[in-house]
Amino acid sequence: MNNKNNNSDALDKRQRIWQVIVQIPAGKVASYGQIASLAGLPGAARLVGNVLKKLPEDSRLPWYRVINSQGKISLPVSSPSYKRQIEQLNDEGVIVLHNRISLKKYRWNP
DNA sequence: TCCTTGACGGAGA
DNA sequence: ATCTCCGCCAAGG
Repeated sequence: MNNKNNNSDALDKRQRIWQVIVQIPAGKVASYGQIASLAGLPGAARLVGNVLKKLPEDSRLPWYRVINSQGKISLPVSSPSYKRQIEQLNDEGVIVLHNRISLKKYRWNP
């Protein structure tokens, strides 16, 4: 009973998170909290961040379409990935000015 | 097993 | 609009 430390459990959650992210259309963005909720894990926004952090460099998952609830990129400005995220978004027509993205225009509404 | 760390979020001040 | 302070949840030391 109440055996919580089941390993396959965490794997299942990771997979559900991937499954939601892969559905974000090009040219749209979603927040960490939004992804968590859609994955059936309300309140687990930080977990989404942890999962993305562990993605391999060559992953085809559109991780760059995930930003924070304030419409900003949650990556250190000094990190290589930060610049990459902006470039990828620009390629899809998402405008990023002063580290700000208009959720009004680009938020994914499934 | 306990403690700390995060690509978070939201309520206050 | 900014900044702090907590709550959340899993991972790693």
